Formats: sequence, C-alpha cells, structure tokens
Amino acid sequence: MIKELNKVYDPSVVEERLYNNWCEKKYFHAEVNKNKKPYTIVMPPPNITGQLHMGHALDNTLQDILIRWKRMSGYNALWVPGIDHASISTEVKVVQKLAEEGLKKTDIGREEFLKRAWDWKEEYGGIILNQLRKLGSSCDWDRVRFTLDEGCSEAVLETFMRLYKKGYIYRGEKLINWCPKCKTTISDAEVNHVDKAGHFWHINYPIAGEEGRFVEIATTRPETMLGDTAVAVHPDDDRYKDLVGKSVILPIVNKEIPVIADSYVDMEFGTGVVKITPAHDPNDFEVGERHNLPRINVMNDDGTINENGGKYCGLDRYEARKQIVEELEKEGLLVKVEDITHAVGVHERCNEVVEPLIKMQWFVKMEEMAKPAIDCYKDGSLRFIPDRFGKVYLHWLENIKDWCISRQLWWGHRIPAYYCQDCGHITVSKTAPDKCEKCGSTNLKQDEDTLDTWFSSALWPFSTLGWPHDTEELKHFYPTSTMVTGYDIIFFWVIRMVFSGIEQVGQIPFKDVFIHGLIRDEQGRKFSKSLGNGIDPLEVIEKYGADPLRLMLITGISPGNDMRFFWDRLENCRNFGNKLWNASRFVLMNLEEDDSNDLIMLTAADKWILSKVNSLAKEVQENMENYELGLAADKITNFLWDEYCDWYIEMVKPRLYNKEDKTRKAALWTLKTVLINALKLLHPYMPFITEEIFLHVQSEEETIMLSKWPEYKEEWNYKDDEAEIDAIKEAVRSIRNIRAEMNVVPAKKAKVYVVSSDEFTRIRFERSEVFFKTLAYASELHVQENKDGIGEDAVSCVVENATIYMPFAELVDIEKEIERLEKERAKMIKEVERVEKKLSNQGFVAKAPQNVIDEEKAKGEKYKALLSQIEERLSQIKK
RNA sequence: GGGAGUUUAGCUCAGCUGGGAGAGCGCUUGCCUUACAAGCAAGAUGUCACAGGUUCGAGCCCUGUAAUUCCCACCA
Repeated sequence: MIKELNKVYDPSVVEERLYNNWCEKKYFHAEVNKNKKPYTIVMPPPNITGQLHMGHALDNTLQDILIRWKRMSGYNALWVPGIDHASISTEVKVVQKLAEEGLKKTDIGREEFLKRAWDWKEEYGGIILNQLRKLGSSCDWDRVRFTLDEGCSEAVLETFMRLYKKGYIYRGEKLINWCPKCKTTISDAEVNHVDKAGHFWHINYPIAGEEGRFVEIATTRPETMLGDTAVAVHPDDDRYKDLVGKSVILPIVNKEIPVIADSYVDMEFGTGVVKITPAHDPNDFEVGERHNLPRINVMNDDGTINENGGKYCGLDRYEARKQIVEELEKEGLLVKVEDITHAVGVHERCNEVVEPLIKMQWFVKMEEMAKPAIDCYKDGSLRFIPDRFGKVYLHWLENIKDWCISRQLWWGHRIPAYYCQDCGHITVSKTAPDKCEKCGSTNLKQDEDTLDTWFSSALWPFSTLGWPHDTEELKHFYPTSTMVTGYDIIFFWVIRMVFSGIEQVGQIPFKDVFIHGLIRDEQGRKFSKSLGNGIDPLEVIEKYGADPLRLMLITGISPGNDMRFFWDRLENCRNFGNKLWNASRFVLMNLEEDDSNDLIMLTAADKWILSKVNSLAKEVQENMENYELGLAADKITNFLWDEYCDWYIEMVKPRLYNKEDKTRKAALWTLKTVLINALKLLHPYMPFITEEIFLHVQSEEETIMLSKWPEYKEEWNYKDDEAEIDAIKEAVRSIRNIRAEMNVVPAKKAKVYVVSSDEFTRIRFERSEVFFKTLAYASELHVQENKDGIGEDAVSCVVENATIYMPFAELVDIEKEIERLEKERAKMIKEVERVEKKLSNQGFVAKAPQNVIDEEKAKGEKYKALLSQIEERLSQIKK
C-alpha cells in the first residue's frame, strides 16, 4: 500500500512505534544456531549509578552499527546488554543517601546496608538500559546481565578459587593506596596525579655523637617523619661517605636511626640525603625491604596520626604537619621552606589525597598471566583499532604490578576466604565451609572485604555467556568478535578481560578492540558535572530524534580521537534525514500500485545511478570491515544527497511527468531500487527513518533490519560502457551549465509564451510564470533578437521538442558573462597544460602505473573538449 | 623522565596502501521551483606548522625543529 507521508519527518512518534515493534517481534534476539556464523558483542556494562551521557551514546551507537550491519549480512548477531554494580561508586551513593537520613553505614550494619544497595539497584539499575532503547540499540533484551547476579557471582567465585589454588591469588602485607575518606584501598589505576601547590621543608637531622653536625633533608610531607626508620645517601656520594653506618637523631621523636647507602637516592636532587619512611612511601618501602628496616605506621585509617605519633596522636594529618613544622622551627632545625608545585595522588572518585599505607590485602600475581596477554597481541590474534593503542596495552602489561583486589567495602563480591578462629588457617571455598579444613574447628569467620569491581568486569565477556558452565552459548558465541570501548579504560578493563579470558576459558575474549575517544563540548572541554556543560542525549533525542544524534556522533570523527559536540552539525544531520524523507515522498508519489513492470528499458541515467549505488555498496563494505564507520556514513549520505537527490531525481523528472514516455517504468524501477539499496546501507546508522521509509516503499519484506545487505553486483557495473556513462555525465554537466546560465537571464516573473504541444510544459508555465526549473530540462538555449510578434529581445530554449520564448528576458550583463567565461577558459587552459606537462614528463610515463597514466590521458581529452565548448559559447555570445 | 596524539579554508574537523586539496557551519549572489526554504543554483577562501630528505610525483613516507593535548612513571 502506498500511503501519503507527512511533509516533515517527525521522529518522536515514529521512533517509539518502530522500536516497540522490533522488540515485540524479537528481532534483536539471537539463539544458538550452528548453521550461521556468530558475531558477538558484549556491551560494556554501564554503572547503576549513572544516567545516559554522550559517552554511552557514542559507545552504543558504534556497537549498534556493527551489530545491525552484521545481522543484515547474515550473521547470527548477538549483542549482550548488562549493567555493573560499580562497587565503590554505588557504595558512595548509598552512603550519601544514608547521610541524608543522618545515618552511617556502621549504624545499620552490613546486612541492612546491602539491602539498601539492592534497593538502589532495583531503582536505578534499569534506567540507563531503558535510555539505551531510545538510542535504538538493538541488543538482546532477553539476555540482560548484572555483575552481581547469580551467574556472574558464580563466575567470580570460580575464578577466585582457581587462581587461589594455582597460587596466583595471595594475601600479603604491602604498601597500598589508601583513601582516608572512603576508607578503602584503591588500585594504582584509580589514583590520579594532580599538580598542587605545596612546600618543600628542609630539615636538619642532628648526627648522633657529633655535636653541631647535621644532615639536611627535604620533604613535602613532614608528618611522615614520625615513621622514619633511616636516612639514606647514595653509595657513591663522597659528601656523605663517612656518615654511612653512623646514626642520626630523628628530631621530635628523639630516636637514633641509621644512615644507610642505597642507589635509589639521586645525588643531584635536593641535598642528596633522603629520609626513609617505609610505611608511608612506595620507594621507601622498597628501600626498607632491602635494608630490613622496621616499618612504623603512624597513621589511622581516617588520616589521623595514631599512637606511634606520640603527642601528635589523634591529630589530622594536615594539622599534625602544621604543628610539627612549628616545633621544628622552634628547635631551630627548620632550615628553609621552599614553595613548589608537586604531583599529589588523589582518589579519582572523591579527589581525596590518598595515603600510602601498609595493609594486609589480597593480591593477584600478574607476571605469569601477563605473558600470554602480551603474546596474543604480538602474534596478531588480538587487534586494536587504531593500532597505536596496542602499544599502550603492551607497555602496561610489560610493566605490570600485582593487582590489589581487596576493598574495604560492603557492596560487591565478598571474598570467599574463611579464617579459622582457632588455628588461623584460611579456607577458600565457593560456599561457606562447615569447618576448618585443617583443624576441623567450626569457629570460622569470613573475610570482611569485597573484591575490586573490575574483578567481575574482567570476566564479563564469558560470565555473560554462562561460564563457568560449558553452555551452548559459550561454545557458539565465544570468543566474542569486537569489544567497543573508550581509551580511558584500557588499563582498568581491556587488559584484565584479556588475561582472564585466556586463563579461565583458554581463549582470548575478543578479536578486535575498537577504541573510541571522548566527547567534549564545543570549547573542547570534557563534559563534567562541576562545569555544568553536560548535554543530555535524551534531550537531544527528544528534540531531533535518535537518528540525527547517531549520525552526528559517527561522522567527521576518526577512530580513537576525541570529538566535539556541535549543535550545527546535529542540525545538518537532522536536515539530511528530512531530505531523505522528502526524496522518498517524491518516489512514493510517483510509484504506482500496479508494479507490473512489462519492459524495463534502462537509460544511461539509470545505469549511471545504479552503478553509483553499486560501487557505493562496495566501498561501504570495505570501510566498515576496516572500522571506518564515519567514512562509510559520509559516503552514504553524500550519495543520497548529492547524487541521488540533486542529480538523479532531477534528471528523471521529465520522464516521470510524461506518461507516454517509454522509459518511464525504468525510471520508476530505478528510483525505487536505488533508494532501497541506499536505505539498507544507511540503516545501521539511522535505523528508524530507514525502517519507516522502507516499510512504505516496498511491501515484500517485513523489516529492513532483517533484509539482505546490499552486495556488489557485477551486472550493475556499467563501467565497461565507459562511453555511455561519460555521455550521461556530460548530460548532467550540461544541465548544470544551463542552470548556470540562468544567472545570465535574470528576468523575474517573465511572461512566458509556450509554443509547444507538450501538455506538461504548457501547464507548468501557465501555473507559474517562472521558468527556472523548466530550463533545467532544456537541451538548447538561444538568445535571439527581435523574434517576430513576441517582443524586443527574447530568449528561447528548447524543452522536450518544444521551443519556449521568454520575451521579457534579457542578457543584462554580457560583459560580465564574457568575463566569467574567459576566467573559466583560462582555468581550463591551465588544466590542459598541467596534464600535458605531466604526460610529457618521461619519469612519469616510465614509472607511474598504467591506470594512472590512462586516467590522466582521459582527463586531458575531457579538458580539451570542455575548453572548446567554452570557446564556442564565447564566440556565440560575442556575436 | 618515558610514550602517544594533534598542527589542513574564518570556525570545527575528514582525507583509506603516495597520483589533480575536501565536508559541515559561516560568508557572497540569485531563487517559494507541485519531494524538500530543515530547500535549490552559482561563487570566494588554503605556503596542508616549519626545515631538510626519499621519489617522476609528498597533506600522506623518513630525519629534525616548534607549538599544543593526553597517557604512564614520578625526586624525597
């Protein structure tokens, strides 16, 4: 049925209707099907704390484009959606919410707290996934997963067990990053370094037994001196050679600590003497291990000084710093204070300055697992797009440190370790054990800590497919095909998925990692809450529709680079949608219900556009296979707007309006065929509008989503017939030239007399006194003088066998036109010369490939022809 | 300190393995034209950061320089 379409495309109604229909018909659902090749994407799970932001919109648009394209290409395409419990982020939110009630989490206890967290999950967990629907994401909603659901939790326990048994998970006392505000450990990757203004305090440490002799040390954190257990100099430093082995008196604490020699000390920096605080600095910790120094922890979990700090006990770390400096000054030991800016580590979630502390924590040994992860990139089985991110990946893996996985949080996967209260043995078990496996005591206590949120994320590509069970899904869909994510979480996530997949399942979790950049605002700033510059994708969708947003996000960007959000580009994309909509309206208005095409006689114009859409299909396929999605989208939109709308539709109009035309059917068939093919190519990018038009234009298939992806057809390649294609291109050009000459005939509202038997032309002119468009169909244009009985000077053009006289038109400015043509001529002469010069270059003829030379020759011929045309016209006008 | 990116039209950016410099927006001129004014036609605008090199030929490859952004590691 051909239905009338509205003049303006209204996405708000269409999008919701289509999306609901797709869901109802289960088009997004993929079952295990051994007859089809699988294509799998597992969605990076958004946090349950979040709202949809532009980053999600880009991330999911990319995935949806890939999935829709593969689905249409006949793959068994599965896109698994899911959400992440996001342990620390969510816990912070829940704690905040409790604070509003005047409660702390310790007030309500672990069980009640977890209940609240689950309530939070119920309330917010689905929001972002629902927002993804508005984007048009075609993920399999029957397979939504959550990192804390039963299956994922089992995967986490299984992994923990296996790694523990293998000795890859161990418990140890190490220096970790501690956030005094969140009161938990955080991994190195969660620490941001920011430059802050600070001071460099130079302090004299008296040398024991040598009255009046000091060594000067400098520090940015004087309060840590409470935990100093040595002073170090470089072994080759002649200035201090005699001091090594002696002792200094630690001021304030009044304790003797040794002077040691260690090559870690940089002789050039500062005074060349370093205070060593093994419990509060990572480098000092290592020095301490080498020299067997005691570790004195002087800080509590909340950042206050503990009982080891003597009289400073109980003070906040910054207050203690202040008072210590004051006391040093009083004692005359403070040499000077320098103002400096230095990098301070802060917790990325709360921006609190982190403290390195020694804690008993759980770690994953990384060295062995990193090796196959390095190899799989080096041997090419894991690919990064763009490749430069592979280097980042490698560099990180080659310098990897053990991963601290325990967090002092409640929301997350609780560590499955049970401590025997009698013998101290640790039992690690997937389920709570009845008794200690060593002494049989039933007095067991589970570890209080939970696992780093990335521990479960690392298993995501296979835990979502049913691992650790050997499911059909796992066999069919694993390894997944492509991982689409931003460059900012390569360290956190991509690396951990790779080694986990190899270690647990025995295969890399995905073949391609498709990396995209960040989206910034019009000034190039990151979107952030504090700047208040966020743009809500949902508002954009409401105003413009999802299609334009998707197109805007994908075009004009190159993979891996950041992009900016521009409203005018969005508008352009919206306008493109409208253009497409109206072109389709035009096609529909002309299509007849009885489609019985008796004899299709394709004209050169039809062949031209067919071969164009044909080569478009080929190029788009190539681009998409190389993940050049933006390039492909550019080509499709350019084809539709510039070739199909601006050229082909205009060319075909005379044939459509003349019902007697023998090639009319061919024009209609071509209009429709080319449109459908282009719609299919565009569908992954703009799913809604393409579906809506598709359903109107054809009646055989029930959705474009499952229609056949256009492949390159040899029979549409009319390029063998170069001459004919060239001829039609010339025709197109001549139309454009005639249009150009319109400017020479600027008669407004001229009364036009039609001397023609052609009904269409007559009607046209009687209804509108403007002849602009008709000129487009003219094959000749003449300037005549004193045409009998019509007027003074007249312009005539030949249209479809009719001659039209326009008596009140005049060539206003012949001088100007001559000027223009001469300019054109000069340009053309230059072009001809360029080609001739190139062709006379012997090096070029000898070394350039034959096809390049042939092309150049053809160009030369064309330019010469054009030149003679211009000259002919010039001489005509001059006459 | 190590690594990576960027530098192309007034603005924001494309430009795939080297073969006549592109898009959108903006600007100029003319147009309501039975698909579309969210439109159409015509037009102007570039030392492709700089300096060398390779090549018959360089925006693209190589070397160096400058500016800028990001990541990693950080010196107490």
